Amino acid sequence: MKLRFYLLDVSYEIHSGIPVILLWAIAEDDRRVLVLDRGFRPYFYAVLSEDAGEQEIVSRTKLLSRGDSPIIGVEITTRKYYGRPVRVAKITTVKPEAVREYREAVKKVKGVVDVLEADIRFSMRYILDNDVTPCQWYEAEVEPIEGVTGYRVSSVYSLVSKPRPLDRAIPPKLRILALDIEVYNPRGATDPSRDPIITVSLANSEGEVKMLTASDGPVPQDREILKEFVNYVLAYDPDVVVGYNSNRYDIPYLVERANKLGVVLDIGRVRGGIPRPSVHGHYSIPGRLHVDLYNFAEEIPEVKIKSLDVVAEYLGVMKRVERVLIPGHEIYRYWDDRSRRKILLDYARDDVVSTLRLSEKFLPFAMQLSSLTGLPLDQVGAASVGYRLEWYLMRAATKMGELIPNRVEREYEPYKGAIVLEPKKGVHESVAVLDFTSMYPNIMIKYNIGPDTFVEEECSNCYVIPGLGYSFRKDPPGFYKSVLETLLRLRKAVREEMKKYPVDSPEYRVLDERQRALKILANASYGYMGWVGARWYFRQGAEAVTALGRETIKRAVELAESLGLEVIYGDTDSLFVSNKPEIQKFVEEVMRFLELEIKVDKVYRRVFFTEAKKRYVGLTEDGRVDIVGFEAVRGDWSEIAKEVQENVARVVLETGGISKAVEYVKSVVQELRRLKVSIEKLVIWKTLTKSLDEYEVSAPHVTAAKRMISAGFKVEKGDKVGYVVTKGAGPISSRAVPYFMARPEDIDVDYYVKHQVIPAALRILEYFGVSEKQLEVASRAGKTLFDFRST
DNA sequence: AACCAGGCTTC
DNA sequence: GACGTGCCTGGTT
Repeated sequence: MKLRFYLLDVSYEIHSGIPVILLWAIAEDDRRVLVLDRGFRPYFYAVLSEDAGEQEIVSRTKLLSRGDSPIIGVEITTRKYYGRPVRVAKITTVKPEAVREYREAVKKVKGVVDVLEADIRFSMRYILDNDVTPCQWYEAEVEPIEGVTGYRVSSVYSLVSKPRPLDRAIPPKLRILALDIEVYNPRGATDPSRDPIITVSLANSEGEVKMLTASDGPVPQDREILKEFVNYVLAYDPDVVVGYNSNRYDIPYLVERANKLGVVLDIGRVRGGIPRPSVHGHYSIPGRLHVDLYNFAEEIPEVKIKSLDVVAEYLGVMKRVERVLIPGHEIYRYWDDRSRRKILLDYARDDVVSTLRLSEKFLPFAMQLSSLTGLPLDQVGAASVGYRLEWYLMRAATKMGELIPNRVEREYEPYKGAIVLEPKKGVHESVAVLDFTSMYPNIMIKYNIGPDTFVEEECSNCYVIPGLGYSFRKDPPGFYKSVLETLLRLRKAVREEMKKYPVDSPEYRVLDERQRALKILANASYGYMGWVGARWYFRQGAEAVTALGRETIKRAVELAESLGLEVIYGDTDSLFVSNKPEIQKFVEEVMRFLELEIKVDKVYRRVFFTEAKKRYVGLTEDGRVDIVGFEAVRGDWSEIAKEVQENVARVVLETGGISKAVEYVKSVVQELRRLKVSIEKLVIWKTLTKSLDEYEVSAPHVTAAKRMISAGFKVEKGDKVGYVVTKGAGPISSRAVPYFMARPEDIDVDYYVKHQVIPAALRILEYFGVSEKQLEVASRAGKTLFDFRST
């Protein structure tokens, strides 16, 4: 019979010594089904030397066969490796684990120069070879299998024909379950062997919210809610389980807590399927897709603090003022004080509802990324940008008959990057910002850059890279060029397709997420090539790309100037030029002479530069103030300093003068000296980029973090530490205190005046001749931030 | 003055 | 569970 299904995930099991591929899917009629493929076997390649005696290698390799996973095939064939044909032996066995052992033995066989593709997980091997990717519709010939137990699905089928992709964009309606736990934390950091769970909050995509709350006792009694949780999951049977930071917190905590209390956390679609640690720091739930939405929040640079409430507000999912917020370290108090328990539950409810709504924002993109890269939906978020692209490349290589290079440890070698032009300082009127579109991918295409096109000897039909002398042959197209052309062509096609649908239609949304995913993959290609951990690492290639980028910008500057356009600034692939009619001609000439596309991205009514690179403020045509690079947009400056700088920038851009700005800064300094500024505006946030004991210097945020630890809080690598500077003698680090542990009267106001507010303001005002003294002198009293804003 | 650390930039 | 380099700044040593 024919089955049409939407593929959710691919996994494998060993049944009576034989590997079976499990295709977890939703059938067209909405049943959750499992399709088994018993015909797939693990294999790897041995690359043969040119003079190898092929038949001898076959027989020697066969002799290595042993045990319950014999070598069942040694096939001599031809593949391409970095574009060149090579003879290989494809060695097939039975059990995926056996590949590792045979790999070592085969390496030693005479005539074998290399062993390839022996480090690819079996389920991914299936995805690569059969060109099936999760999050797509397929059609296949199947046969129902009766009497299969152990799987929580409507039907189990056996695959008869290879799945064929269907041209359907819209996924079926997934059952999504959001989960969030609150833990009793009187000692700050929580420990599953000690601290009970207060509530497991659940919200599903059918609109149901369920709060499983511990029963009363000296501490919360949570054994029953763990059982209820298991029952709930099994009854609702979600396809996707989402959480926020659930890879690092909720899921492992539930698992360990259940372990401790003797509850079996059997929540998978496989009977006995307990969540377990998987790749990329991800926790997997067998047969379901566990997606940690925090991974996607991490990719929003505009949001500095990635707490759930802030991210939910940023994405318009839940306003912070309309929800209950509790400081994390006080949760246990809301349990201890019975009258406040309801507040805690409301807080937990708001969290889990936000999480569910966030999934609506993130999952459509994640699904497109999954279907393009082949990484299952539950792993694609946890995988870094480099791995995502690498999976796409591995799929492309397999389709092209190209062997996948091994992951090897290499020494890091730095190389020169992009060029940043010296800005012309001062205020400029009417400036256009032009960007080369996808500059690096297009350079890689134009010059056919890659490891397989690199030519070391004398070469007549090559591109020679200025300044480096590297040569890349013009044809045939290399691996990167072919892949990038496909990516860009696909993206163009998707964008064309989008035009057929109304902007608010589901089709439009799906296609829009798809073109975004394609763009992200294309843009990652240069950085990937220069990454030492990449399978297709090629330093000379990355070096050539940046060299050509610098050359391109320089030539564009010459073109602009020859047309009478003043170039004010430029960085990597952008140019700031006077906004004049000649721009049209400039764009055409860049296209004609440089064969790359450049476009006007935006126009500033006014833009202001100091002598610093990578820093400017601009007034857009619709009256917004763009701040780039300055303290105002950085996460490691206090709110008060950022606010002052932003307002100063606005006044300077809007009025062209500074007198009002100076008055305003003075007023803020006075407010500060009188301690009329709330402590929240004084917090300085910094990230711990390594674990505390690895620091060799006593930076302020490090000492603040140590103070948190002694107070019983958990602070780890990657956490953001918020501190304030308090009064006293000695270096700042000795006076940095976690913001929630400081009293207002302890604040070192002078520090905030001299090292935050005034430097931030001067960064802009200094150019106009304002000095520190002018801002410090006490002026007429009473002018506040509020007064300023209302004028 | 040299260093370490962190953050933003190109997108 | 590492995509790149360039630039700027503060704080410590």
